[in-house]
Amino acid sequence: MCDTANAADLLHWYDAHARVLPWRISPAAVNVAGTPPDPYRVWLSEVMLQQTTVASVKSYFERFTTLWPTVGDLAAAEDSQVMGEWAGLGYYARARNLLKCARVVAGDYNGAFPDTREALQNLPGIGPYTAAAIAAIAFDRSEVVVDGNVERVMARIHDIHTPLPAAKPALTQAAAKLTPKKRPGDYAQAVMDLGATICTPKSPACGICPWMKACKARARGTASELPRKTPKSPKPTRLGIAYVVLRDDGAFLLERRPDKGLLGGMLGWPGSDWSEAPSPSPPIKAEWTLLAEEVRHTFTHFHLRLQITIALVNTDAQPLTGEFLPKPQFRPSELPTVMRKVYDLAHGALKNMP
DNA sequence: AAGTCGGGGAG
DNA sequence: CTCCCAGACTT
Repeated sequence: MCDTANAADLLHWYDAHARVLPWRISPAAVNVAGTPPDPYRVWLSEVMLQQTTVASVKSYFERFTTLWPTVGDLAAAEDSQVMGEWAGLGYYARARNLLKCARVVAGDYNGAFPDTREALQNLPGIGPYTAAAIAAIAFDRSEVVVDGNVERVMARIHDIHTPLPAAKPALTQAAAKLTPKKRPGDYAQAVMDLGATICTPKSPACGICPWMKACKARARGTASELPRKTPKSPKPTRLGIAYVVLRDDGAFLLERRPDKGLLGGMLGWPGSDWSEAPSPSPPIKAEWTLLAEEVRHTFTHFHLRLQITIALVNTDAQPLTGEFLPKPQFRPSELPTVMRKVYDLAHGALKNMP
């Protein structure tokens, strides 16, 4: 190991310790060393992994690639099915952009992803990180891949105390100096793996780090403090009401949320606007029962406390908003998590009604 | 540059 | 409880 950080030392560590992840190589090429990864699978995994842990992504990736083995299959899918399969993974704009991107690639690129960082970054949902990652991993291009892990590793190696996001240019420059011409994809994944398993946010395992001797923060004892970040403002608590209506034929009253904004494009229960004080406005004429227990859920920038009211109606009832989804077409797993929490509470109460 | 946008696991 | 995560997009 050298006194200055270099790609060779890290790749040596990676070759011995790399976690085997489902998207590192296509199934048909398992055990065939050197086979380049399928760009579709690299793209899909990278989008799913945006701000999301490997553990959370795994089952979604398997499900998506089983349902839609190629980008053409995904492009031809129904929007509602894709949104339903994405439910629970969060950041639903990713799913909408996933479909947009698949349809551009299938339509404008004849089903073949472009192979340069610049062209990739012009596709929906592909930003600086994802474009560089796909170019490096799927197309063997020496692009500078910078995610949260890389930022942390670079900040520590160079003991950079400038808080993010102001430090981003310096961290990117540091990452660029280390990016190799050979095996750029493996190198990118190696730095991220290092950040995920050794150079962790809290109590990093510096003693077994392949870049230990080169790390300035370790020498100065500042590793666990880096990278610094500008403090975030506290989350306010918002209030709301949700209406769960069960028709006597088993259908639930649901509504598709608008594409833009919170939980955009997802199914949900009718209810008050959470940005305002919760004024009751039931979506249908019925006798309502207010549940004693409320749903609590935390989003990125606010806490939510949701009152639940439930009602049973007959098939003559006409909703003011939303549509009744027939029993066989309703799967709670297609709801975003806060809406599924509402269902879980309401379902238990509805079972005890007449 | 700052705000919006999910959800789960670690500490 | 807070912080983080293989960030992108909008304003």
